[in-house]
Amino acid sequence: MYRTHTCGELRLTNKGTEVVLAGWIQTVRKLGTAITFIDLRDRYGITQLLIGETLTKQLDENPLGREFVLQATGIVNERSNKNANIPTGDIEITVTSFKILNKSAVPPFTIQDDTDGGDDLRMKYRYLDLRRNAVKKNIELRYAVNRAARNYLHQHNFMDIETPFLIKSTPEGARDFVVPSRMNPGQFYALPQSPQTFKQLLMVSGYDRYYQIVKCFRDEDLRADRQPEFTQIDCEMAFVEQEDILTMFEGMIKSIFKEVKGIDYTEIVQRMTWEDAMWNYGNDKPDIRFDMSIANLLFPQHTFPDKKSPLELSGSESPLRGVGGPLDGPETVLAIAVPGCSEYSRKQTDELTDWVKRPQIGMKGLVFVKCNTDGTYKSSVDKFYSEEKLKAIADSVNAKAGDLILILAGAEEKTRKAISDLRMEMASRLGLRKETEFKLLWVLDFPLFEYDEDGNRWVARHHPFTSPKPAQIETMINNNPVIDNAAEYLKHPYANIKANAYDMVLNGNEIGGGSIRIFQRELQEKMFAALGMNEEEQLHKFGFLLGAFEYGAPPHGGIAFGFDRLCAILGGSESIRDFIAFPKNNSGRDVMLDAPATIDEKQFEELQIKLNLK
RNA sequence: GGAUCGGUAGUUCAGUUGGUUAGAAUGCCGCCCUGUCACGGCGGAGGUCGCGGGUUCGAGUCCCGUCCGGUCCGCCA
Repeated sequence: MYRTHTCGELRLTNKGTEVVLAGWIQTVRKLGTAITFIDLRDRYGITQLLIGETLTKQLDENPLGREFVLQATGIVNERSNKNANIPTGDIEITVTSFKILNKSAVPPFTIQDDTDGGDDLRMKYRYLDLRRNAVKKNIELRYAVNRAARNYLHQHNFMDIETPFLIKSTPEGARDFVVPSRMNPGQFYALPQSPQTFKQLLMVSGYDRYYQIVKCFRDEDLRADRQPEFTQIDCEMAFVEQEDILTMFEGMIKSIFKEVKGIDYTEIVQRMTWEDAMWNYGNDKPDIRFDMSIANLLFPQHTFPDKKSPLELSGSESPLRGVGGPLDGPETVLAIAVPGCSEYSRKQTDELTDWVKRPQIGMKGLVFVKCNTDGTYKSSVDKFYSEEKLKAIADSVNAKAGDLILILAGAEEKTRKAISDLRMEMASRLGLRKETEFKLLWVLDFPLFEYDEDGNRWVARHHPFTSPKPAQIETMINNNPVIDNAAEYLKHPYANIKANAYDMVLNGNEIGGGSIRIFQRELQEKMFAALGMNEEEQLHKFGFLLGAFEYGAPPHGGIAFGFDRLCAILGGSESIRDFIAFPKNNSGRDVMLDAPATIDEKQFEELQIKLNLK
């Protein structure tokens, strides 16, 4: 027997008992020739070992080092000097004998909460990094989220059904990872970007509530919150409408909050249409922990022909029309009121201007209006605008005295993205994005189609299995999807078709998305056709699905949650890497394995593949 | 595909307008230390300044190229 207890469980109540512990040496503190303290660490905690005079002498011949694996036998005793910082701080083990189970080389970084190791080094020695408390608690949190999701779904009659990883490549959507087939030379499997079609087939098969916590693969460039292989909580239900899905999965997230964080999320989950999200927040995943909503100072807007500028002014009458410099003749003018920042110095506003001029944002400049606490206004465009006009702007942004209004102008999409980024940046600076506060939001009624200018065709905004709103099915079936050019696409009836699709947003992050699916062959064929697939291609790529729809496909819909991202947010982190045991770096490399790597010549021969590197 | 920041001791970093022998902290090694818990004290070792080229009397520092890493844009139905 290697141990009787773990390093985290012994307390004063165990006083006097003989125990055997095994673990890793965190630190050795040798005080003179007669006394040595060792902090012994395992998954459960740290326990102090006391080595007396006789054994301390033995250490001269067999010195102990950090990360040695040690087995120690001894008696639990009360400490004379207690350590209130650790749960086992009241006791120590007076060691009667010990055995080095394995030595350790000096680790390249310290295995501590505040490690001195950089990211690169930690990834290379990930097995050491995972020993650290800070990483361990993330991995534990991940397992807790996993358990909570499974418990909830199991209670609601969902079945975990595995779907294959070696499937067929489809050109829609993200780039596929491909796997050559030895037995079928010249042919390739693709790894699934999601189990989408399989879960729909399971609905046809009558497994009316399916889930899977499953790896998905996408061969696209990475970010702090994007990995080439990532995990989804993938769910599908038959005989449901959108409302059923929303209710079911609000329940799941609340249940996860409760089980993992102990949070009772009792408030009603807010809902917002995609159009309102874009109009008021500039993006489709608004962070609603704070307001700072966007005002459109100029009309018209291409994308929202029905919306009215708060100033109710046509383009030529806009107070910011005709201003020299960055605001001259802009396509759109957007503003936010930043609370309590009217006292910003010249240096601070200059710094903000530089911030929006960064290539990633790419704006030409920033106009600001300070709403002074005495009711006066001071702006960067004073020479063009009277106090009255500035007040009109302030009113339209709902600015209060003490606020700083920030205004961006330019091409519509770019400006909307920029003001959205600026809004988030200002919120971060003002501490309005508290990682301990959680706000859920459903974004609904996404457009079904987007126009792809490069391909001169429609693309599915969510995916090609998404159903349009029932009232718009006719519009879709009765109209020819052909468009001539980009200028025409906003006028095409397809541009107004809304999808039965929904995203769940948590603190400005899309944590889940799904839709009610198409389950009629005719409509699915129309959808494929709209995406530019002729009949032959449809049968080649999705014949199995179209065929399945002929045999009693039930109405169905589902949702998939980004498991890694959800864990990261619940753990209060921006990066998902620390919530994955063995993540890949920015270039998609596993620096520990040094993968990807070349393969043997023999393997190429078996696959009948020749490299043609450029 | 593009932008941007970084690469100096095992590690995390500093290094001035280009100028003596490239520093600090921590880790490591040695000696000392009987209640430490970020133990303490004294001493020591440890560097091809990512790599290649260029400018210069002289390059960690300036220029060009390249590799690696971080972040972002494009991309990610």
